[in-house]
Amino acid sequence: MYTIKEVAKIMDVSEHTLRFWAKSGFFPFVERDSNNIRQFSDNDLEWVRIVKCLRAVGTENKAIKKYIDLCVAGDSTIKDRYKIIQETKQKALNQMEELKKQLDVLDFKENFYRNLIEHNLEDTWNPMNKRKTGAKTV
Amino acid sequence: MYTIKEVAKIMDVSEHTLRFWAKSGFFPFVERDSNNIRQFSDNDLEWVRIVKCLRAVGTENKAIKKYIDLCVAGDSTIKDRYKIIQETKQKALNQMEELKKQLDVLDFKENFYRNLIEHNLEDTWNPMNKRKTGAKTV
DNA sequence: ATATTTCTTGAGAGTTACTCTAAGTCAAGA
DNA sequence: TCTTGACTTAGAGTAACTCTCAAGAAATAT
Repeated sequence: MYTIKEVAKIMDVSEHTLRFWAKSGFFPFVERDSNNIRQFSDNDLEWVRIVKCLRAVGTENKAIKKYIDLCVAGDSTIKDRYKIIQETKQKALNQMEELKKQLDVLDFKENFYRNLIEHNLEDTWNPMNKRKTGAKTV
Repeated sequence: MYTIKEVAKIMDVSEHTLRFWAKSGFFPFVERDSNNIRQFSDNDLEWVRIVKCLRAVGTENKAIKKYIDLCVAGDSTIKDRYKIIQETKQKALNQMEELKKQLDVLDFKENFYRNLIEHNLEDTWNPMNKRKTGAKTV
């Protein structure tokens, strides 16, 4: 059994966020001790893992709650859950593609600036070489 | 020259977001026509592209504004901008790694559910096979 | 020539998902 | 006993949109 602080450290999620998620109904089986302190089991950690995963790929909390509810409902919802996981995977793959595109933009920018620095930097101090307003480089 | 609607379509960013970004000072060189309508130039589109890119990898708007201000300041800030682009690239690569990890979690889940569906689904309808409360699968 | 539709504008309210603060309970250690 | 520290809740604050609205101009329809 783990306190919320331990879970925060193990799963790398802030205590605040864990409480927020708990209040959102994402951990339906976490128990409390005699002092009302949350006691996370190893099984509960798996719930944290999957919530963290769904959040990381941009799933809305409303949708996460629906998935959690399906889990709670039991074996009859396995196919629904399977479908959600597949859709989520596809979303993650799309994000990967998008991230690659943005990395291309950044690579281009990096080369552009490196080139400027390596070949034209002395021009910077030349007052004859001022750019016209409105045409500045991003 | 493009209206905000055209830019929204070309760059795949909503008009609302473009106005929000404009108000945040991200497009310092966009001009207006006689009716106060924004006229984006091709050069302005490059500003939209880089802002979109920085946002996509999680750069805060405050930090984007700083980058924009460096651009406006001119050639003397090229080395600072180069450094920001490099840091941003590193951030994007880290996100790629994180996304890969979450994809592993999703792959595991997918296999887990597929296995259940392929081999144990008939158990679902067997009332003898109810899981104990608190041990449900996420 | 007038009516209607379509665009754009700014201001400002609403939303999501945290993130933080305040005020309080409780138990163990100096 | 006092204090420290972990925990609790409610609720305020924040970032970055996201949406609604009313007003004004221009294009199109009648």
